[in-house]
Amino acid sequence: MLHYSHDNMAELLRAHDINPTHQRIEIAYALFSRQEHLSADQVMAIVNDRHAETSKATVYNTLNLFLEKGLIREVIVDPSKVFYDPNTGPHHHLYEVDSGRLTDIDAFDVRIEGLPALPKGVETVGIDLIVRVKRTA
Amino acid sequence: MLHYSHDNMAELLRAHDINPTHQRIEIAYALFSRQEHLSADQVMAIVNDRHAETSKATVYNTLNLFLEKGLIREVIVDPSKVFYDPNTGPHHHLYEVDSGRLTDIDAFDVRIEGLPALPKGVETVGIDLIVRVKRTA
DNA sequence: CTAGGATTTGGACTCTGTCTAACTTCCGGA
DNA sequence: TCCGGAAGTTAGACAGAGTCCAAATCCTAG
Ligand SMILES: [Mn+2]
Ligand SMILES: [Mn+2]
Ligand SMILES: [Zn+2]
Ligand SMILES: [Zn+2]
Repeated sequence: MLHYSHDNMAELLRAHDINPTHQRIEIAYALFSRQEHLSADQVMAIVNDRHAETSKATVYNTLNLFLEKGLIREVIVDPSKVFYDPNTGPHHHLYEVDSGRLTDIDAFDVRIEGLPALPKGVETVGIDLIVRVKRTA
Repeated sequence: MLHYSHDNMAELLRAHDINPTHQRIEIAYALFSRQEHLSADQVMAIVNDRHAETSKATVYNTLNLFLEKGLIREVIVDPSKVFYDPNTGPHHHLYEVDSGRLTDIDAFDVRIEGLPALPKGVETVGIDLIVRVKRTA
């Protein structure tokens, strides 16, 4: 997809079995047009930039709906807030602790080997690899 | 170390440049005698089990002090609370999302290869690998 | 003993996220 | 066109984790 419009956000939502309302389209557009990791707060600010039109409850409802439907993924690196990630493909994260900047690491070349067998009765939901870095002293 | 006493907690604290007060010893003992991942809340409950003697502010102050001094490490897997880990050696984590159970994976046999070079001007603080599992349906 | 720094404390406060009950929007059938 | 209900949105109350602060307490050097 080369360019993101409100119209193809509506298509994307429908493809994920989500009824495309005005608010949902705006929120999806905020995430997908930027291709960045955003907190709920940041989504709220972006969507209400020009004039308030989406409530906090709707932002959280919508992000959780997108998660359930597999449209986005959450990234847990900061103890104080969740980041939402429009990239659901396999990839890892680089987290700069000073600034809070979070960037993707392509999973293609990364190999994780030697993990022990899982305990009985469980299955893997996901493997998160986070490289924490700080600015050199 | 085969057995944990309040006395060798005091030694351990001194070795990490921490003045061993009564509260700090109790909190260290809660973590090290169990060798488990505990939230601040759980530490609070353990330490005040018999009779209240340590405030919430002190629990948080102390855990943060232990972190700074490298006596313990924090594990960020649950968006709603931090876990504190008395094991500072290199290891990874298995997180059972249904129950919140968090267990260690020895790092010895695990190899992570193919990570891209770090951006200029940053250095690695740590690499966290979290295997998220759920009970099989 | 005593002064002063270190530590602890209750409680107010902030922040992220959830919940609820009322309100609005949308849509299909009469 | 009109109606009724389902789906979605909303303000604001609420909950829980964690921080902050000024006052009280503890500890130790002198
Ligand atoms: Mn708009
Ligand atoms: Mn005690
Ligand atoms: Zn990402
Ligand atoms: Zn651990």
